[in-house]
Amino acid sequence: MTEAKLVKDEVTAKQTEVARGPGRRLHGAIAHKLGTDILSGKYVPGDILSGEVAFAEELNVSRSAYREAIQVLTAKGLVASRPKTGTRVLPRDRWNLLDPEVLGWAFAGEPDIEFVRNLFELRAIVEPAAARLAAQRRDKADLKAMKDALAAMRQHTLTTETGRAADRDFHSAILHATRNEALIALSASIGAAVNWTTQFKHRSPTLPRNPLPDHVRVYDAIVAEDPEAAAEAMNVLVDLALEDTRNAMEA
Amino acid sequence: MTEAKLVKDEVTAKQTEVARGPGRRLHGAIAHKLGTDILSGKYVPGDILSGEVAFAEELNVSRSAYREAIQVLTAKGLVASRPKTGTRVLPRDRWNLLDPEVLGWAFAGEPDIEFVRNLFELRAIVEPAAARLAAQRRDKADLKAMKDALAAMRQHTLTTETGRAADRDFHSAILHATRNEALIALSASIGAAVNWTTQFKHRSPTLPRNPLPDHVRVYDAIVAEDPEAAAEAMNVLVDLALEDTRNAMEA
DNA sequence: ATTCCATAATATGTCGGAGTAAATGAGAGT
DNA sequence: ACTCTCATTTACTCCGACATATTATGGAAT
Repeated sequence: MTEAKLVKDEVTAKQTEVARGPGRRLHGAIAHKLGTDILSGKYVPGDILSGEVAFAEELNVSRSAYREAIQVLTAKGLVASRPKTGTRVLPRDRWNLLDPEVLGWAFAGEPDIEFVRNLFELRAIVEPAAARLAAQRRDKADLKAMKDALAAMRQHTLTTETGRAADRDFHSAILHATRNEALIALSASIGAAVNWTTQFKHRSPTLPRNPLPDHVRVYDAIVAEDPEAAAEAMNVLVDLALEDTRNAMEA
Repeated sequence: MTEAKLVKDEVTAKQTEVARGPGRRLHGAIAHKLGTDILSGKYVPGDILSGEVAFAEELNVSRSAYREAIQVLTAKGLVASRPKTGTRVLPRDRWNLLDPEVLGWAFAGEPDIEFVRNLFELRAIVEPAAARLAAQRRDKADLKAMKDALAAMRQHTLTTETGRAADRDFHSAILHATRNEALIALSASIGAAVNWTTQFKHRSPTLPRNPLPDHVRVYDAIVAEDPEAAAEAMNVLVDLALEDTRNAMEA
C-alpha cells in the first residue's frame, strides 16, 4: 500500500459514510440521506449546502455522485443551486410533497403530525370521489385487483408488512379503476398515507378495530355499480381511519 | 485552430443540438428534450434509450451532462436504468404526472385530450373542497392574494400571459388558504390545467364567456365565511370551464 | 442433447482533475 | 454617493479512466 493511500484512509475514517443498501446506487443513497435530512428539518429552507467539493469529500464520495444526487433533489423541488451562491434549500411550498420518494423521506424519521393530518384531509377529498368514479367505470380486471387485495387482507393482519401492502393495494386498485391517470398518479401519495396510518395504529395502545368489513362495504358498492353508496362507504372508511389515528396521537 | 478541433466541428455539425434557453443549464435542456420526447410518445414505455456514450455523442454533450439529465428523468419516474440493459422508459402509471415539470412537458406539444379531461376531473374533485376549506380557514393574507389576483384579472384578458397568470394565482391562492401542504403541492398541477384551459379557450372560435363574475362569486363566499356557498361557486366555475373546453374541443 | 458453471463482453456506475461560465462583492473611477 | 470594472468564488461542463453489475457465451459434465 502506498503512503498516499494510507493517508487517504486515515482521513476517510473520520468522514461520514453514506449507507447504500443492496441494489441502491451511490447517488441514490446520497439523495436519500440529504432528502431525509431536509425533510427532518436538519436543513431548513434558506440553508445552504455549500461547497460541492467540500460536501463530496465529507461524504467521501466523488463530485459526480454528489452532483447527480443534487439533480434528484432539484428535480423534486427541494433545492436549487446557482454559481457563487451555492445550493440552497427552497421554501416548503416549492417541494413536491406528493412525490413518492419525498413522502418516503418525510416518513423516514418521526413524521410531522400536522402533515399526517393534511394527508388525511387529502384522502377525505380524493378517495370518496374516486370510489364514486370507480363504481361507474370499473371493469373485471379492476374488480379482480380489489378482490385479491381483500383476500390478502383477510389472511394477514395489518401488523405485518404484507398486510399493509394489501391495504395499499386495495386503495390503489380503486384509484386505478377511475381510469384517470392524474388520480392514479396520486395513488403513491395516498398509499404512503395509508401505510403510515396502519403502522401508527399498530403502535397505539388501543386495540385497532378490524378494518376489513369497512373495506368490503366499499367493494360491494362498487360491484353493485352504486356510485353514491361507494362514495359514502369510502367516506366512512377514511373517517374511521382518521379517528383511530387521532386516538393514537393522543396516546 | 488545430486539425483535431476542425474534425470535431465537422462531426458536430451533423449532430442534433440541444436548445438551451437563457439561464437554463445544459443538463436541464437535455432533460427537457428527452422529457418532451417521452411525453409526446416519441419514446413509448418499454423503449430503451440505449448507449449512454452513443446518446451523449449524438446530442453533442458530455456523458456527465447526459447522465445528470437521466437522473432527473429517473427522479420523476419516467425511466429506470440498469447496467447492461440500458435506460428503459417505464410504464405510464409509474410517471409522476403531477410533477410540475412533467406537466409542462406534457403540454409542450399537442396535449392529449383524454389527459386534459382527467385533469379537469381532478380539478372538479379538489377545487370545490379546497374552496370549502379556504372559507373556513382564510386569513387576511390569503384574502389579499385572492383580491390582487382578481384585480389583475380585471385589467388583463385571458388572451394575455399576464391574464392567465392572474387566473393561476387566484386558484393557487385558494389552495394556499387551505393551510394544507399536500393541497398546496397540487397547486402547480392545478395551475397547469388552468393555464392550458384558458389557452385552449383562446384558440376556440366561439366567444369565450367572461369568467370574472364566476371567480368573484367564489371570492365573495370565502369572504363571507360560507363554506358550502364557496364549494358550490367553485363547482360552477370548474363546470363552466369544462363546458367551454368541450366546445372548443369539438371545434 | 441438456444442464450447469466459469468466463467474457458490454453498458452503466464511480472517480478525480481540468477548464468554462456565471454571480457576487470589492475597489477604482466618476 | 453612485456606477462601472474586475477579481474571486462557486457551480457547470467536459474528459478519460477504472469499477461494478448484469447478461451472454461457451465449454464441461451429466
